[in-house]
Amino acid sequence: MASLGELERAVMDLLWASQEAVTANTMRDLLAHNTGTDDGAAAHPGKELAVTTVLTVLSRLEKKGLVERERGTRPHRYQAVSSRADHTAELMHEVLGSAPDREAVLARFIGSVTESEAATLRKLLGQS
Amino acid sequence: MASLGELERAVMDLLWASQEAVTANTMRDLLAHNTGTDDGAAAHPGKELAVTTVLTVLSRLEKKGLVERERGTRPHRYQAVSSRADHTAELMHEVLGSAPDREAVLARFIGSVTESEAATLRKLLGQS
DNA sequence: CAACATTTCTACGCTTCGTAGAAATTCCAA
DNA sequence: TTGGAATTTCTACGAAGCGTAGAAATGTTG
Repeated sequence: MASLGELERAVMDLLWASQEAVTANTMRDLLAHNTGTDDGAAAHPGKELAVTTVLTVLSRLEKKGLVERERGTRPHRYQAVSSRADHTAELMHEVLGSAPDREAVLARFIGSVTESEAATLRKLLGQS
Repeated sequence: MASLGELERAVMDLLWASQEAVTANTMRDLLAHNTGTDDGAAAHPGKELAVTTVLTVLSRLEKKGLVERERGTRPHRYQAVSSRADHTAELMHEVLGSAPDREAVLARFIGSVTESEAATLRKLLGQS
């Protein structure tokens, strides 16, 4: 149960972008001023969703374990459970984990990594 | 459009396991003798699906680009387009690709890789 | 308390997937 | 060649996930 819908992904992107926990209302506004495909030009308004829609999505994300909600404060505040990088790395491990031939997969994987990334990997694997 | 359903995955696993292209009927039989969770014990028969069911799934997999079909032979024959390792590596790249902070993701990623895999990676990244 | 804000419940339409019957097509044996 | 058998295509249905949001319940504040 890992994949996200389009709106769910947009919400997560915004949560990952803003360090602080946000309310459903704030999230609604953020979504309105974001086309997703962030081009430099003036993005069209990206229509205003109903707050209940945003709440539904946030609840679903909470159920999926991606979002954490502060129930204490009155307008509840939501934030991502883990950073985008952590989440993505986790996803990669999930994908890799389902394979019986992990090493073969890794071989193919690094076969198509940019040189700068390869360098990063070398550094990270360097000593040990 | 990358994720697979349960049956779709079972079919792909069998296609990946058998080098040769197989017919829908063969696939039906293979599915019948496979519980997925391959424990050593006598797996229960894994019910016989209708051939049309198998054909539907194979067609859907073909549409997704995961399966290739030989239309020449009369009982059409189906096979995986790419190896499981290739496919999985591709999936990993897909996951990684959607991240703006690729290097950060990679850092987290190799942070939780087994030592033997780390060794494999070092070897593969060795020269260059 | 009353009006307002916030959250929860319920629901509907769309898409995907498991599942397969019905219909169309193709092939082989007599 | 023709008719039954095998094969493929078409169509469909139910369940689940997601976008979407109204209605109802609940909490807040003046």
